[in-house]
Amino acid sequence: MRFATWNVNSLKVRLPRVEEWLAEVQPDVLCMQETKLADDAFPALTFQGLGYESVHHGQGQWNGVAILSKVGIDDVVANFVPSSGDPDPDARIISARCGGIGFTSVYVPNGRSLDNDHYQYKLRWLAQLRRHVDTIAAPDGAAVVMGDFNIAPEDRDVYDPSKFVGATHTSPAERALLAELHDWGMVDVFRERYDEDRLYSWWDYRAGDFHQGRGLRIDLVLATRSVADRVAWSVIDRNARKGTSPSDHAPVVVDLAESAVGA
DNA sequence: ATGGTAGCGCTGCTA
Repeated sequence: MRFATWNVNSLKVRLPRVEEWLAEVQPDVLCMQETKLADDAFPALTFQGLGYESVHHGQGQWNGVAILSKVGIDDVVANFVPSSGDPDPDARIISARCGGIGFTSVYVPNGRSLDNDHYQYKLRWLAQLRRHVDTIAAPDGAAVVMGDFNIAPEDRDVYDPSKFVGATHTSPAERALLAELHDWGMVDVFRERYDEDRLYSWWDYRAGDFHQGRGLRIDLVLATRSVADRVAWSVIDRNARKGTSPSDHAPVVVDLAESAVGA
């Protein structure tokens, strides 16, 4: 099985590139973020024509998350599960079971700045994400939580950590909340496979940051141990950040080896 | 140099 996550930064603008990318990479499951579409504007029929079932949780203008699947979609949960707390007023999370694995597509709040109310919302959101995951998955089960976390887990995931002192994306509080997901049983499957720095998934559109190599690794694939143990290959597809009208994020792709019988 | 670009939608916010 091949699965991927991609913050497309407006599916309305990016649909041609997403279609082209799906044809080339052919993932079985794709989690998208920042579709910036209302549900009734989501191009489900276009994806159906490419062989994908889809579910979308959107609000229009901002946010919006989706899951595409060639291996079935059921047990869909849009927004946080009720038992985790109050529903999120933003469309930032959707979960579904595809091909025997529970997938969650997340668009974690940016935070804006450490003194902004939106940063407190980000911290509360991450705490609720853990409760959500604990409700719909188990550490010894098969689950994947992937998307735009807006957190660089370590300084090696940042092109110049000194520029992020006192800023969001690297603060101890948000990193600690990410670590709680790891403590629960979620493995950063890309980092488990590659130890190098300079492996980024997002680059600011401004100032030629992509071409200057000034990026962050904030698009993460977290998986339970049983899934992580099946990872055969993974890549951040930098080619998707090139060319005409790219998203500011690159997709992260993961291949699983065929599981043993009964696994 | 405290800059720069992109998307949404029409003024300035969000990232």
